[in-house]
Amino acid sequence: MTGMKNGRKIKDTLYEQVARIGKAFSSPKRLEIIELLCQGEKSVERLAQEASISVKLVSAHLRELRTAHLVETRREGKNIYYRLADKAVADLWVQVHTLAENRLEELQSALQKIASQPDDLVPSDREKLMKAARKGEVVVLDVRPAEEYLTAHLPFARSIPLDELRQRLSELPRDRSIVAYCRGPYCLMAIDAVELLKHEGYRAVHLREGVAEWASEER
Amino acid sequence: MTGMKNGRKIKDTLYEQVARIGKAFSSPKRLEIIELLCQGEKSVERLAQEASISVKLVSAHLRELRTAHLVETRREGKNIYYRLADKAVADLWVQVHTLAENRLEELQSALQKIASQPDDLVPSDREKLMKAARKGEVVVLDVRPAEEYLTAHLPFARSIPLDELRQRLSELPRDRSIVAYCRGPYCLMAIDAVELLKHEGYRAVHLREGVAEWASEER
DNA sequence: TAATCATTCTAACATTTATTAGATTAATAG
DNA sequence: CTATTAATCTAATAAATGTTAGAATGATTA
Repeated sequence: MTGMKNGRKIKDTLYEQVARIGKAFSSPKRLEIIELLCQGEKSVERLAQEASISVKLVSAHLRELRTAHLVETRREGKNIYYRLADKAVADLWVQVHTLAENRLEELQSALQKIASQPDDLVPSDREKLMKAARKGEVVVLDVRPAEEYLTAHLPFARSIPLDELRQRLSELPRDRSIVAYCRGPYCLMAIDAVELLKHEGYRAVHLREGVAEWASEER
Repeated sequence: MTGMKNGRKIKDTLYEQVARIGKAFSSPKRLEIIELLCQGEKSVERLAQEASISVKLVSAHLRELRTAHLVETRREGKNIYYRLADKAVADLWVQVHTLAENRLEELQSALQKIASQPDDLVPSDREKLMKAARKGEVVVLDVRPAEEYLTAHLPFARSIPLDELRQRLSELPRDRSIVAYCRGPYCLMAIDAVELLKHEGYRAVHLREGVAEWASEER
């Protein structure tokens, strides 16, 4: 029994606990780290490079994520590899950034600036895209680093990391559309890839969604 | 085009924007306010009473929620009524607290303490419960204040606010199970109701889920 | 028109959090 | 066994946030 009409102390502890999860999602750099971990496990140093911050600062943020039990670690030699503790963490990241995109005009306009062309595929094209990819009418191109592709990728996707794209252009067909994607809507690799491809005379469009967004819609 | 290989400035603005939503979910009291608003619109004073904090403090928290565009307001006479700006806010609240329950042992054990009886219905019983409710084999009882019931309630639910339960016991059958629910797993009203009902010789169990949890699972 | 009520706004202080630097640990390589 | 590397831990400071108090706003009531 609660013993009181409203159990203030109990409630306070309950909400405090939930707030630990919210706090983990309340810092821009932690969100960026979470998004990186959505692409697969990564060492601390790697996370620091990708997020453009010091190893010490990444480490501090990772501690926050660890104490919230959102990430787990594995040691291999000198390196410690971090990964998400639960698929639900990736789902929550997707839901948080989706809500942000729906509610915050500032975010909408910032996103429009980076990909202002009307050629972005929207989620509704999802089934159409898969159909076309299955038939080989379009090439779905994953431009993330190879390990991330190996961890998980979209159905029918082919991997050419952005770094290697210029040298490997010949692998791509000129007569079909190329749909490039990367880590998600806040990753700019696919945008750069499309720019390069178009400049070289390919037909290319950019898919906002990454693997996490794709998976979280599979319900 | 991004003009640089990684577009640090752009990325920083994007993640900062998303973090505004995370920040809104990072304070225990704001979470409690969000949960209250999941039950329907409420005045500032009402929120202060329910969350056991001063009007000034509620007002400060509401400002945070307002600047994150998660709530909207309506003025009626002297009062200002707050409501969630989007159903997706309630869904996010459910997903955050669900993740917290799955990941944080401290939260699990705190929850077990308040409802340690093995009679809690789990989400898997959902269809079973609806079937029984449809047939009238069980009574689904909403013990929240009447306005909250009017805003939204579970299918087949009957409303008897906890305050009035003792006087209105005769409205309930003694030969059938009573399934009491309230605002959700952090609200203690249903637990108190079950305690009272059992003490008075009724067959009663407690349903952890509230309207928001119920609705968010409807996918 | 003055008084009242509900709420917000501003300013101030206390507490938390982000960030950086220096010392420490744990594993490997020489 | 020492040096090196990857990462953490501790401590310190700067920045942000929570919280409270007092003044201000906007609508209603007397």
